[in-house]
Amino acid sequence: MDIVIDIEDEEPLFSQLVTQVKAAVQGGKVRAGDALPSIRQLANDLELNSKTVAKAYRLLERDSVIQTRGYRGTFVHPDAKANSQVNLQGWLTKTLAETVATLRESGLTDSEIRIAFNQAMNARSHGAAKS
Amino acid sequence: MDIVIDIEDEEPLFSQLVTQVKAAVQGGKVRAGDALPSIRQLANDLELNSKTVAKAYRLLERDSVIQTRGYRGTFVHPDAKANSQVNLQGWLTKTLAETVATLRESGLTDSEIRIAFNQAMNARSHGAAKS
DNA sequence: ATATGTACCATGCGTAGTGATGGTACAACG
DNA sequence: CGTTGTACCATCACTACGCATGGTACATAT
Repeated sequence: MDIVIDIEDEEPLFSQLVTQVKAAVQGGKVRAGDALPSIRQLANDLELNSKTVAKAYRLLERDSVIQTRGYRGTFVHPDAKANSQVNLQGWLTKTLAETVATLRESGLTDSEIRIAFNQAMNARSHGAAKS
Repeated sequence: MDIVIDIEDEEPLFSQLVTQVKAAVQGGKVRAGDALPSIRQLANDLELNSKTVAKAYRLLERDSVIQTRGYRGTFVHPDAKANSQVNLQGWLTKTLAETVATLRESGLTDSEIRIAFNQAMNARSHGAAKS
């Protein structure tokens, strides 16, 4: 895995990392079960903050591209190749684009939509804390 | 129509105006066809900026609570009473709450959702500009 | 002339979110 | 002990947006 981070790039650093790991998986450069460098190790190599790398790893694990085995390190997920192609982001974009379009068509102002969106985001009400 | 604006109130000034006009309509204090004070007039009376009043009027007209007859002034819409009860805002809130809930359930981060939302808002692509 | 709604230009202030940085600490493995 | 992932604390710069303000100008009606 040759990961190259470009600070000049407008794409956020953690995002570049995510993208490149997924690319490495899809390109067959790393395979299921392969060990990945530790967070601190990679942070050191790339001259990044460990929190930045951790953020990338967190996202990669959420997408089931990698697997963190606690104290044993991080490995490529068994279904990494398939999962790295899942376009969660694409679905996100599409969903929101449609919703926004619908709202706009009703005559609602962008301001109003933004405010309501922020309210929806700040309103705790998902499956988090419950008895 | 006795409109009272409270600068201390956390509710935005233009919003207070909108609310109170709708209340006046629903309370029967003003009726269809009644003339409303001009933007500048009202701005002067309430010691508000004319742009602030104009903003309120713009929203009220969008909701078909009032009607601007160009140079002749502003009047209460024929269906003002009914239209002032339409809860566009409520629908907005509900729609976005549902959408956000769905997205969150998929594991998406609030950050990701916010970013995608902003992209959706900044992406011009509805039925607006066309040749 | 005066007043109407509206459009454009602009500013300031406050808030909030993102990205990235840093330090410290923990439990559990080798 | 050293390392693992992770969680908590914190800071800073940058950007974007909302609200409200101000000025100027326009075509059109009375």
